[in-house]
Amino acid sequence: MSGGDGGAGGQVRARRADARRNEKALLDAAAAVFVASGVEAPVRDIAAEAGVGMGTIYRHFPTRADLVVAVYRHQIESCAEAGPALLASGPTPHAALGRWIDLFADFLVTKHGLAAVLRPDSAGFEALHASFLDRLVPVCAELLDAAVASGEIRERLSAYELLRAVGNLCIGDDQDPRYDARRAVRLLVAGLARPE
Amino acid sequence: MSGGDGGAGGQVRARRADARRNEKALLDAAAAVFVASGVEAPVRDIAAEAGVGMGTIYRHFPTRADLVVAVYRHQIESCAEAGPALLASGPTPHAALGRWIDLFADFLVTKHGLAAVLRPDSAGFEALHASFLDRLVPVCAELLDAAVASGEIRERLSAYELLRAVGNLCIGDDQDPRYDARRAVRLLVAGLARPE
DNA sequence: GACCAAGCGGAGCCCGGCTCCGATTGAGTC
DNA sequence: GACTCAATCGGAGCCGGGCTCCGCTTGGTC
Repeated sequence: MSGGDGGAGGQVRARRADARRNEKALLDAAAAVFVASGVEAPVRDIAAEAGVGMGTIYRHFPTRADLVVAVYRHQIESCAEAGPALLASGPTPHAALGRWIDLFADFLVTKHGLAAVLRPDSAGFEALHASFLDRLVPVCAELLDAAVASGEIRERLSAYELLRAVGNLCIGDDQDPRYDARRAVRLLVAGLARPE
Repeated sequence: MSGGDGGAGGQVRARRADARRNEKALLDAAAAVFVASGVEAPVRDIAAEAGVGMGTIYRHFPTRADLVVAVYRHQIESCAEAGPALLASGPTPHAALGRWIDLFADFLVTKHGLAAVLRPDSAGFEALHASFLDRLVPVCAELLDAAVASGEIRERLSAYELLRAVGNLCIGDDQDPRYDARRAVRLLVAGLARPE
């Protein structure tokens, strides 16, 4: 209520140098560990890799999901940016949607176990879910709308549902040579096309 | 090698009455707890509900997955049996496949969290995965083959892949009102149909 | 009624996420 | 350069969940 830090000229003290250094170290360490052991790697391992304590990790990233989000933020961003570009350059909106979904699926599949953790109920990963989907749902909706407008598909799935479905399909693609998530995803997108 | 229990007249001593009673109690308790709290309910809860100790549960069912398999065995069985029946009575093989997949999806969706645990890597649930899929893959393959033979679809997905894909799509259908797994599943099956 | 292996129960181990709090240290101040 | 203190650090420890271990109990048989 009474004033507080929001007050006039309230210059927030700059973060200490070691804090900045540690955050960088943590992001690098996490990225390395995720590649080596998958996204479900224990937090302790990441702390060890970065050479910091547990407390440090949890001050910078209140939850494991926040760390994951931070590590993949710019990749999500570039995926989001690719949407409009594909729409502009693609032959048809449905083709653009297919390519964009491929991009998304590639991203999920190449990060071991990321997809499995994208569900809203996945033991504390609501934050991850929300963060990723908030950014991507509008992009997907734009592509979907364009495809509907062009008459190529009938919209039986919302953008949210489509992304969740694709996310689900990508779960466990690694660890199981008999299952190819990308093929399933392509089939799903094909099913979107107007049948008659 | 040398004879062993398979030998002539090797009568195995019958299980004690209390053991049979406890197994029954455990199955009933597990079914109840799974309905109330989902398949991921703690083993301790099931033991408590059944009024037995942890040791008892783990002697009857060496792993949580074994308990889950036992609880749902007969439902899987009847799903498997429905396959040929649908094929015989359905208008076309693809329609029969669609109905059968609906049955399977219904089964997964109504058991809270079952789908999430069907993956081969899901922390010790390989047994569940194997048990369910062993029974259902041949049935699915039969339906798929018939649909391919009739020219309705081109087989771009193996029976195993299709079942995994459907299983994945069903993950987290409860807990998220914005996501309807059945719709996604129907779309996937539609995508199976020959496009041109 | 005595015997004993099958069966039981639950304390306790391990693992993984997360918290708590005393020790440490960067960076303004004099 | 010494001082101060809040920001930061580190890791012991809590909690919950799967699973194990082993001494106690008991059904069934002679």
